[in-house]
Amino acid sequence: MTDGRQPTLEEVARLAGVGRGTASRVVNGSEHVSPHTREAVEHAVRELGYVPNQAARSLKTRRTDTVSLVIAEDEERVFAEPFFAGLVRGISRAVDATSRRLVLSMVPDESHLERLGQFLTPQHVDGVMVVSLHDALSLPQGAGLPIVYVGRPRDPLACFVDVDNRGGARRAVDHIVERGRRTIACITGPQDMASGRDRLDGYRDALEAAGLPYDEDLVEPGDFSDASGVSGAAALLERRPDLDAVFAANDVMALGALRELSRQGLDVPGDVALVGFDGSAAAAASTPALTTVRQPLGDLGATAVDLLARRIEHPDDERTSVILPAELQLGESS
Amino acid sequence: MTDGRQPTLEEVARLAGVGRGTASRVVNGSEHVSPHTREAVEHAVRELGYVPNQAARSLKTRRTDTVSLVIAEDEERVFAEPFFAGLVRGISRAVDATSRRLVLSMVPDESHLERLGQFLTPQHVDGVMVVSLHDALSLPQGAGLPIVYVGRPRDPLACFVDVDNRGGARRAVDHIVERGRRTIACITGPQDMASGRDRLDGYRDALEAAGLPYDEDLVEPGDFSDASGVSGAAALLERRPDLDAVFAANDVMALGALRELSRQGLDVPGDVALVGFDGSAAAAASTPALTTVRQPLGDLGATAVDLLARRIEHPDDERTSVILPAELQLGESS
DNA sequence: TTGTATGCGTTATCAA
DNA sequence: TTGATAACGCATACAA
Repeated sequence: MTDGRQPTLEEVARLAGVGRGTASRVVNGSEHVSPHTREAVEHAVRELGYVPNQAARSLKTRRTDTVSLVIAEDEERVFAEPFFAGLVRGISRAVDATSRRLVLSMVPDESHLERLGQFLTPQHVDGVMVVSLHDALSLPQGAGLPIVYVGRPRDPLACFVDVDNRGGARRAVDHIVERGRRTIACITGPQDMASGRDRLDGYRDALEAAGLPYDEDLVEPGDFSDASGVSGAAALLERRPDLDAVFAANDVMALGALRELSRQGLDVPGDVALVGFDGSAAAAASTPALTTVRQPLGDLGATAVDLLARRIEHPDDERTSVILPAELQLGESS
Repeated sequence: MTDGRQPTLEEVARLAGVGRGTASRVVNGSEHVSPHTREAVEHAVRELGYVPNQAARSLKTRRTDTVSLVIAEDEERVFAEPFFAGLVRGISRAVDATSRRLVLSMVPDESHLERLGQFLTPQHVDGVMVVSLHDALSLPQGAGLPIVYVGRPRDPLACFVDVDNRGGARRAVDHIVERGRRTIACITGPQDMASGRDRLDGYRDALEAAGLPYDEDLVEPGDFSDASGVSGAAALLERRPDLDAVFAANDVMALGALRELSRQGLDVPGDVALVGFDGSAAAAASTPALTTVRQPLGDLGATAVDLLARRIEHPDDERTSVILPAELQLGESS
């Protein structure tokens, strides 16, 4: 059947009895071709099992039909945390729906940066999506490559898509206030992440709107880990045994806090109302009781891909960023 | 600094005062070039920030310097199960250490097969690693593309790397026998996976070697899920309340069985010895008490990459497959 | 609507 | 050891 080598457009054209150019036009879906010759070429394509040579195409068009997803994180975390899993899934699906390919790069540390810099050039990819949650790591300038950040980046002018962390946190705490709570504690996320900062800001917004004072004794720094949820809850109870609600900046910490609260004999949400942030982690741990702020990870991915496609096709348009709403998802006993 | 377009080899050559050919030789590390001109070219490369154009290179050399990892599984599972996470990590690291790039494709169902078939051609990749644990899904023939399976494939002639499931299971049950147990039950894996079948075979091997009878009442079919571990343990205890050991074909089921055994008031390993298979899942659940057969996921990935590299560079060599040993990892109370 | 010719950036062949 | 030159397979401007 196949004689070893891949068929070329030349051979397709010859079999169809047309010129190379015409065959190319058919393959690329050009309008200016008669139905009859189109049919002939399409037949030849099927006959030979022709697949366009991407290298040759790229060389000519200066497009690669490839986009890159760079995650500034260790593979371990990427696979362990539901946030990344959901995000990669959403982006993967969205790219699949286009004619482009996706290549995924994880950058655990600086040592991988040089290789990546070589790859992040217009010769290799048409655009880049960057997930860099921590402030620390900065990617090599993509040499004029269209770039979309997932999660709010340091550069305020950059194009990005993010979840409304601040608004989501605000709504979470609003909800607690509506339930009549007045002594509302917070276990924060790491302050070197925008998501950590924004969620704390949302907490403050809600307090201010409710006319409640911001009390430092009610705020305990966390780092999104289970352990910091446990110790955070313990520290808060130590300082303020009178607290009647806790807002944890993510679900992992919320679940940790939940265990500690229970251990101390407190009923949730009877004695202490508890709200987390994420959705996916709560689902993974199947704790339907937890009220949480749900991040639309699928939309996040789809929007990132869409934004990037726009910037690739119209590089000179003004850069619009998108902030997706984060909905409150009530637990069973709320 | 950069004037928009990427520098070409032509420009490097001009700046270095040599011909294109010579510049190419330097970039590709050819021997036949004087130290002096090499220095000059290398300087020019740095000066201009030259990066070889992969498309042009591929077009000429008919190599892509890219290998593909195809996982015949849903993204959800790939990210959820520690087995895949560990495997992808191992392969990713191993490929990183080479000059090749890795592109990852997940194939949840047949509908993605056509796109994949277009991609799995010599024009796009130099070779393919396939993880297809279930017997069902079959990939399009890679058209003479070097291919290495991770996990034993149906085709006995194919090149593959696998963990010694049979031997590992054998050692697990040997261990139980050595501890003096005689009524050893088994919760199997799905029988449409080689790993499920092989581990059951290993169980039988050990029984036979110990002169113990194979008793169908002591064998309960499972599907690697937590639920089947729970129900499997329940069913076994119902039929054979006298059992004194359980070998579960993976850790997820072992943990499920552990819960059920405890629920029924049985002490593990006092009343019932319990051994699982996997390692990574046990670590994730942090149940150090569980004895388990550990799969060397890092080695598995590294070996797959190595095997594939060999087949790419020497396509005519005989195809060697590798079976990696699976070590028994004793729990704390064994 | 169609065929022909050119060049994308690179490596490999051949002379020098 | 080096420089010139010819493909690699394709898209496209131009001619017909």
